[in-house]
Amino acid sequence: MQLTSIWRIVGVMKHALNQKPDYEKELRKAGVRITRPRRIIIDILTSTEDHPDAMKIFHRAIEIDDSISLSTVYRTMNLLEEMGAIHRHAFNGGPSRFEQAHGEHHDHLIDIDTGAVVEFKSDKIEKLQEEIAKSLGYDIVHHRLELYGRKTRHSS
Amino acid sequence: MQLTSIWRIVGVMKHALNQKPDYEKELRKAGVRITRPRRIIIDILTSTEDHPDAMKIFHRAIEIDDSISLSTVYRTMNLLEEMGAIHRHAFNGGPSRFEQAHGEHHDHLIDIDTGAVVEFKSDKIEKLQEEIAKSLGYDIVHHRLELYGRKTRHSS
DNA sequence: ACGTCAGTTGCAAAGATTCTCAACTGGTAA
DNA sequence: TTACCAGTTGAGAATCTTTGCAACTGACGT
Repeated sequence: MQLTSIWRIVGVMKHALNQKPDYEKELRKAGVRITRPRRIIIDILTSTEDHPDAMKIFHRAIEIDDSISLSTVYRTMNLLEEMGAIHRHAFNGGPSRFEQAHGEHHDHLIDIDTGAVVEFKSDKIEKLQEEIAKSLGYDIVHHRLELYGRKTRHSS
Repeated sequence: MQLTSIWRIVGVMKHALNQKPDYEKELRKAGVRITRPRRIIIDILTSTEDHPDAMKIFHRAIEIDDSISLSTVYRTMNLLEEMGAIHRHAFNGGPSRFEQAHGEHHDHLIDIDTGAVVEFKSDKIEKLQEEIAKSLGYDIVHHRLELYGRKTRHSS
């Protein structure tokens, strides 16, 4: 078998390579202050396996420090998203949910029936994106690719 | 010249081919009812060049029929988005803004400095997406690809 | 044309997210 | 270590978006 897979599932590796990236250093380098609320929120994000929404993160946060406000959670999520440290998902009207972007970039396939998220990565697609952007006179800073799908129904 | 371009700009054609697609027929075919509010909202979207937010659409709508409610605007935007008839853009926190998806599907390149949006389409990427989804056991219902970039700085 | 009924609507209320602003606090330089 | 100040925070108001529900209305069959 000598096939170059055009994608590979990244999600399943999540647990395996449990290498929490050092966000603090990264952020500080980018000129962002590491405050107590931010440290707590980042910790919550790096130590969870699910995709919590702002309210859930808020509740987990006030268990550690009950002075943290919901505004700060929202502000921090926006900050981290811009920094590329987390990804935001918005399913059918519901509140946005977040997940850390464990180091490597990846794209998402969202099950429109269950909201389940499969992470994958395709170097071919990334390369095509680069080409397109270049032809248009742009450098890509970051991108978002989300496939919304439904489990294939095997003709029953 | 015999190159198969992997993409083409769709946005610049916007004005040229001023062919309002027949959304009513499309929607009806998809089992969606064409009600008075929906007809009015669709008319507003197909006859504007800008990217209005829900409130702006609402105001334009009640000038035609002052019984239309804001909820209906939002509901209709969600409906049309799911149908792929419009695109939603959310710039830095502000309210979502919409634009019609002049018939053909296309992706977006967003200038992170100016907010300008270039529309493009790549059949190759679409094809790769199909393949990936299939391998994962899914059928794609719709997708979103957004490249965020910055104008290439020519070494000056 | 007419009745039927699931899909839609308007309204009000709830939920989600951003904003304003005075008080506070990391990081830096002396 | 201390003082300083731009960046950050908490609290609550403001804004944006979704929802629940009773009334309404397209689309289809007769």
